[in-house]
Amino acid sequence: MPPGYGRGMGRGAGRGMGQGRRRRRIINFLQPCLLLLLARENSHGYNLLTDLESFGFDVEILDPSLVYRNLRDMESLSLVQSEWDDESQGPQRRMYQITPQGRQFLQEWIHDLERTQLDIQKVLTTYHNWTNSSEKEK
Amino acid sequence: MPPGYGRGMGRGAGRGMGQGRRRRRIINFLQPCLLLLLARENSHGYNLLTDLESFGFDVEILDPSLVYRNLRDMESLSLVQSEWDDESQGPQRRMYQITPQGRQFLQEWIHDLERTQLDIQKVLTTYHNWTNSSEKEK
DNA sequence: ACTATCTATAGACAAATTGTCAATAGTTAA
DNA sequence: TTAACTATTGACAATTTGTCTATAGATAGT
Repeated sequence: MPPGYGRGMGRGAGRGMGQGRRRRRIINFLQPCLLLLLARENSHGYNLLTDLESFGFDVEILDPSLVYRNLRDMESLSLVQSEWDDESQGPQRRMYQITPQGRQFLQEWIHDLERTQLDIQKVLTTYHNWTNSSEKEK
Repeated sequence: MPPGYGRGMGRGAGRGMGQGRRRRRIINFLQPCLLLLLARENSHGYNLLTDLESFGFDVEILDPSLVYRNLRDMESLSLVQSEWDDESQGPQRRMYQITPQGRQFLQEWIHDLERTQLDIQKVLTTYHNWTNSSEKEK
């Protein structure tokens, strides 16, 4: 997974990189991933946190508060619903459930991702055309 | 291109969407695209602005100040260099040129994009597996 | 001469997103 | 009772974006 840079590159950061700060992921992924996981089965934050590993998140690094925050934010958008789960031992869990709107939104997000893939593809092939192979000069 | 939402979806925005604001692009694309264009040939902001169309940007909507700002930011990171071009008529142009560091950075960015594509692919296939086809219940 | 339009760049500020840290709490095992 | 794991929340700083405004030379039209 991309995050975690700070390589060679003049330290004269303008915008876009306070010194020492990790470069952020190039793509906003958290919410669609959470929604996708919830589309499959109800779950709670702590559990989702670990499930995110399957989408390439480094759970060691990902701050749990990001997951919880995104869940709450999605709830305020009515993409998910939650309630306290009393039937479990340990500290109380807030169980999340995707809503119909959430499913619909997920679908739109999937379309976005498909479009995004095409856009990325365009850049990648352009790069390889201009860099590689035969011609060096126009 | 994705931006421009504001569809059906409870207006109770939590975080992530002030009412009325356009949803932003799901992916940060501007800088790599600019760098890629400059990897091919020197150019100036106004020209780059229109060239971005080939990567799917809607030039009608894209605010020029974003392009100029990103160029300046990349310059402060030494990814590009610039100087005023006197040999052109009309208002002065700042001609940009990619630096060796810029080329190296672009290469890393390309790797990022390739990884990102894989990540997106993972989500997309997961989505289609869980949604489509045969099994509905686990 | 005046005005609109196109080329060109820059600055400021508000809004949104992300990163980081600390606080709180129940449970279990040493 | 202390450490470690499960679980969630809140606050705040840093960063990134979006938007609007200002400035200015050149050109074409009236």
